[in-house]
Amino acid sequence: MPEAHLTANPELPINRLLQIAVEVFAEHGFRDATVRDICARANVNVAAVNYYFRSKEGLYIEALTFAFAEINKHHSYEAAQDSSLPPEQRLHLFINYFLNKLLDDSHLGVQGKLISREIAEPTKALDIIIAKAVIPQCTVLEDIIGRLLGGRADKITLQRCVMSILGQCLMFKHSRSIIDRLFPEAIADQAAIQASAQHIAVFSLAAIKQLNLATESPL
Amino acid sequence: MPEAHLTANPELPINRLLQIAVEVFAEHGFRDATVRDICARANVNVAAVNYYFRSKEGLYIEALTFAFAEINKHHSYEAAQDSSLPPEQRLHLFINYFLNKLLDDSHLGVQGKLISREIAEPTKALDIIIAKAVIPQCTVLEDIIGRLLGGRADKITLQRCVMSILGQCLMFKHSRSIIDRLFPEAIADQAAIQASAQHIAVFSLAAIKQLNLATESPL
DNA sequence: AATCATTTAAAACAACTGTTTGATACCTAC
DNA sequence: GTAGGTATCAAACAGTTGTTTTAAATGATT
Repeated sequence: MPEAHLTANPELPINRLLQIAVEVFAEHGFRDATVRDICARANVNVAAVNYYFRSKEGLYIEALTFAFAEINKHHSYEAAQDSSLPPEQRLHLFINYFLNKLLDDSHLGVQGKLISREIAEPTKALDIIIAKAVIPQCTVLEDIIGRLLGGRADKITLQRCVMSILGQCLMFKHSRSIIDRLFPEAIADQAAIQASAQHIAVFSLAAIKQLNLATESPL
Repeated sequence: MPEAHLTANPELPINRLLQIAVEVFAEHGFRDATVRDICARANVNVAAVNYYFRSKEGLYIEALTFAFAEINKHHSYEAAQDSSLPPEQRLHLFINYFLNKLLDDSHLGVQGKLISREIAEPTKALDIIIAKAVIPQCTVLEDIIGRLLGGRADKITLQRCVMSILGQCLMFKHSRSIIDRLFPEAIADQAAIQASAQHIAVFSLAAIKQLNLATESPL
């Protein structure tokens, strides 16, 4: 398995394979995707998969990490990490970033789809994802909420709020099929997505503020 | 495909097949599940699947609707529909019902897993699910939120709140693999699940009340 | 008891899967 | 130019899949 030029010429068979593999695995899942299909679309001989990646699973893992590299190129939550900003604004920034990333079908949709597929039906590669992408984002969100609560909340409450916010966003990814059929207006265009992000932020901010009152007043 | 005795003797091969099929499809998904595996576990000849259900897909659809019948036998949201109760209490009841249904691994876990698998990766059978289970539940939740908002909210806001609440609950199902690794305490036992449901209800109620204020005061 | 449709059984079929093989083309370095 | 490693290819391999076939067993009806 030659290690060579992963970032080099994108026309090389090995790079075409990676790119197409992301698409096909995202579309069909690991099992339903066939190496013959991937190779055909990439204009590469079937043997190339085993030559370059040792096996179908090897290709899958490489495609997964490649998808991460690509997705982080285009969306970043750097602004949400700026601790000099008020936490309310940071929350808006974070939700906006996260929802847009989840729903961006244009050039990152396939990568996102591949990743959330892995979450819904984990293979051995899941731990890589959690360490590389999930934990850092959770940490940022936890920091924001912690500041909103003024450091008054215990760890478990903090985590529950993180889950509440992530859950509202992930709904748009994992239950996309239902959204498409019941609430298509919520993601009809970029403005609608913006409005949905706005709703989640307002909804969550209101809830957190209320928790804040509840924990400080009764004492 | 003989129509006979679906509800009759559970020892008949056709009923054993249905029951086992739910388990196996839930465990492996439609594609990864093999009819040979299902038949072996059900102590039935391989040909039985095609004899009774015409095809593997036929068995899948029957298993899916069978799973619904089973799951609705054990959990009901009747109490949450009682419009004589205060909507706050109804919201608690609904979330409690919904989250418990999603997380109940004991006797309904397989059915729930099969259903959420279908949502994450829809086959042609999805529309059956949406009509039979999703829409009725959304309607109830929408009614509760409508009352909480005192009929002041427009349709789209109502739907967004529905999604916010469902999202928080579904997180525990669709991102279960992540919860298991990052927030295992949140679903450690029955008491923890209860507490998680409590959090979602309080969190959402606070947010809705706040929306309520926001829409009535500025005018 | 004989006839009939229904059900179960074992075996084979045909298609598709990931993978390997062995031969051929390519291209660099001497 | 040629030797030697790298890359590509068509073809075949070995295993699994859903499905079909053919035949035997079953059980009710006449």
